[in-house]
Amino acid sequence: MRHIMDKVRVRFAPSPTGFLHIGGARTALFNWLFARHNKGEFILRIEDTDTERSTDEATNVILDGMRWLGLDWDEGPDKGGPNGPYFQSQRTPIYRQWVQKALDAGLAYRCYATKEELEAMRELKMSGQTKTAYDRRWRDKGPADWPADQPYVIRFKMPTEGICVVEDMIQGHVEFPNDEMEDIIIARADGSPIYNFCVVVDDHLMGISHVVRGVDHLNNTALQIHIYKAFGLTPPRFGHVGLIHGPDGKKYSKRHGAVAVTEWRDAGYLPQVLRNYLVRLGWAYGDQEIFTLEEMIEHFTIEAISKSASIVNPSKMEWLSQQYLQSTPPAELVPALAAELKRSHNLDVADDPRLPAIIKELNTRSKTMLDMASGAVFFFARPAAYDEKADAKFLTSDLAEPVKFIFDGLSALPEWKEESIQKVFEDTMAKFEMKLGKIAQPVRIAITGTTVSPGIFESLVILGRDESLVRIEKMVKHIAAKATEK
RNA sequence: GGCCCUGUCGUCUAGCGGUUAGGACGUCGGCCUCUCAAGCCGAAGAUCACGGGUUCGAAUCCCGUCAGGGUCGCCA
Repeated sequence: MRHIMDKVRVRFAPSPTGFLHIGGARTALFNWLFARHNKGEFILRIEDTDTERSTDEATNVILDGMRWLGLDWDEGPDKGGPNGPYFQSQRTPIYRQWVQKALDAGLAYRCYATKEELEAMRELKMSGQTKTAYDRRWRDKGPADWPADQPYVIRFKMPTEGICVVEDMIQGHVEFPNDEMEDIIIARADGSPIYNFCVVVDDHLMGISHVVRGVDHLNNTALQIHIYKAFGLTPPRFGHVGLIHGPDGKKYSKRHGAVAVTEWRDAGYLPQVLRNYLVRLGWAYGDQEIFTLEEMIEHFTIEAISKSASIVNPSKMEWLSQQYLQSTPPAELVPALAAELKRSHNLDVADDPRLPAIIKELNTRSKTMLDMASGAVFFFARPAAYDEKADAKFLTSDLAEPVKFIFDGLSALPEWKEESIQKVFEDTMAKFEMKLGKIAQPVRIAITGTTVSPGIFESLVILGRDESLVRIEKMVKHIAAKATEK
């Protein structure tokens, strides 16, 4: 029997306590892909019930990161929707209502245990003497037992025997013994609700059909399933994705490299690159490495996500990035290059018509937009100085005449074209019996200041006649000065 | 410590009872070459964590061991 409730509705529910982590981004991507693949809906919900740690700034960073990656949400912040609000901090009345509901139905109870008592019980559990960290001492107490004017929290009554089975879409069949289940706190002493409870209420109210999240939540699942059942609700389907680790096998963190998606962006990676890298981390479609967005959506399935943790491999990321730079039509890369030139070199060249040609020369020589920008700088700015090592190694005094000869030949050129420029070099090679390598290097240093650049003819063409000649003339003088010094 | 998860080349992975265990990144070698790249060709690299089973046959199924990870908050 099919009805509207069969619709796939998934969510990404970050807590705004920091940046958008690479693991979170992947979880968001998986959810988004799952929604798009199934023509379902993707909801973004901000889990900011921890008012101490949540900030608006972090929320904005997360939202920006999502937008940058192209993960648009059907309901959520900014956009709104029929199941809002989408900030948990704005849903407190709803949670309070449900807490009351639980209390009234006898599913939850007041607990007056003190911090010290809790601490002692927790130690008992850690030392293996008890199965739960709270001994349920207030579970069967009533109003007559409640101390006056004492703070209390609300705990949820969990089952004490039997097992809880989770048929996980990724992890498979998982069983949890119920006698290990904690009577978790669902509302703090100040009445504010807590995560495990809010999630259930929200996922239910928002009609979430599938919950895809990191395995670090697997243990919570049993607890949440019980809350659903206690309220007589049907839990969604769950899928727990393996975590992302650093090279040392520990949960991926700052010391392993770039964690925040903004760091990857600032390192010059295109959003489609990060998206492609992330989708292949823990997921595969045969041997395919590169996917268009459409292909990802078409082929993505939760079942194909691997259970194990995966480690980020920066060099593969670089390779992927270069693949994208190479295969993207140069014209499409113009805005990104211009932006990067502005950002990292303070160059305002967005309107320069040579940009596509420059990109064409640089796209096989760049791993990131950052690389491409630094490779492009010499087209817009004269080298401040010649690289010292290059100067010593290549700018030898025997080059004085050949370089002058090239300068004269280029100056006399009627047309500034690749073929005619090449002809000048060939004439020079013949006249002085030198190989192109010997003769090209000083010219390269003249126009770039370094020994690395795109092909010398292409570079000269793009640089333009006047600027090229100015730079080469300077080199003529530089080498001549060296010759007289001797 | 309890509970839970994971375990195929260094890394990402394909594989789903019968394969010379495939691909990708990286590494190494060669070709090309005006520098740097790119590209092309080739190589090394996995006793499928280990030990038992089941089976004619196991990376694939079962059990155990070990190793790694996650989780045990009035955080999410």
